Amino acid sequence: MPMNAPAFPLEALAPIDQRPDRDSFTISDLCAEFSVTPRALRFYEDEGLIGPERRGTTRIYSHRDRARLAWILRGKRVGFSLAEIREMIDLYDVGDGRSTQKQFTLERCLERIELLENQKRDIDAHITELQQFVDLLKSSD
Amino acid sequence: MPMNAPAFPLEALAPIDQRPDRDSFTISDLCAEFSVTPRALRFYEDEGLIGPERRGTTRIYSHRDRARLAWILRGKRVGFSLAEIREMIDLYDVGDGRSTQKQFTLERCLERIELLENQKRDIDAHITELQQFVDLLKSSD
DNA sequence: CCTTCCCCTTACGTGAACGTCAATCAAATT
DNA sequence: AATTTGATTGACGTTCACGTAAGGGGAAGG
Repeated sequence: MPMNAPAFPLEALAPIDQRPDRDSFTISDLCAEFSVTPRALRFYEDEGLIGPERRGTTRIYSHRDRARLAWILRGKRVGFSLAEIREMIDLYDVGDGRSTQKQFTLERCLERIELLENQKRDIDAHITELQQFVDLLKSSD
Repeated sequence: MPMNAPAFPLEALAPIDQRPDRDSFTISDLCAEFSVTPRALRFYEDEGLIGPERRGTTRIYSHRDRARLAWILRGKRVGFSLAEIREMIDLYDVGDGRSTQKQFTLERCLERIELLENQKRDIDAHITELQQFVDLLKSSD
């Protein structure tokens, strides 16, 4: 479980609003910013999704940890389980040069993309149906 | 819980591939078609999401039930809980003319639509990031 | 010094969404 | 007539994603 120095750091891919004003965050910082509980963050850590440093026993979250968290939460919002999210994160961390590994990673990524595009279609269908119903409600006045 | 004769029947809104060849379905028909277990369908019934007729004790699913099931499963795929899905289904069933009710329903629908569009944005972001990663993998050969 | 925060860990509890027997029944097949 | 097939209803088990005490450490303020 290579939690340190990912080959393709997430913040390079997920340039969510940078915050150069600070360069580390406490657990309650991130909890406030992303509206999650400390319990949740510690749970994600237990599950191997984040690995913040420690000053003594206290967790210190870097910008990369913050970007990783953003990724995790968005993954959740689009319906992935934590296990699936970890799997996807791990994909980013395998850039070790082994080309068979790379091939495997690539295929999994393409699978994911297709899955997400199916979801988009589902969502679009859902939206248009709701929209039609809304129109029907409005027209029946 | 008005399970019968919805004001705005779902099959009018969800014209999933019609099947005029049959006009009722058994539980295992639908299980096979939608890849769910009987247990799941009975659970949905316990939760008030579907209400098929009975021939004796055996469940008989109509086209409307089938369309309703398709709606439920798609709702699940886009991340809604069964409780939320039931809530949405109930919205379709309140076309009783009370205009305050209608107003409420309309607002909830618009909320749902916005929520779904946010999800679409999340998915798009997810896709572009994965795509960038894929490109990066491909280019590093 | 004592209290107030904020952090930590360990551990058990919980709600959602089913899975998994177990026992039963009715219709269809051999 | 006996068996197989597919349906039913409980009732209990399970996994996921945390919630909720319960107990404790360390630093800052009155």
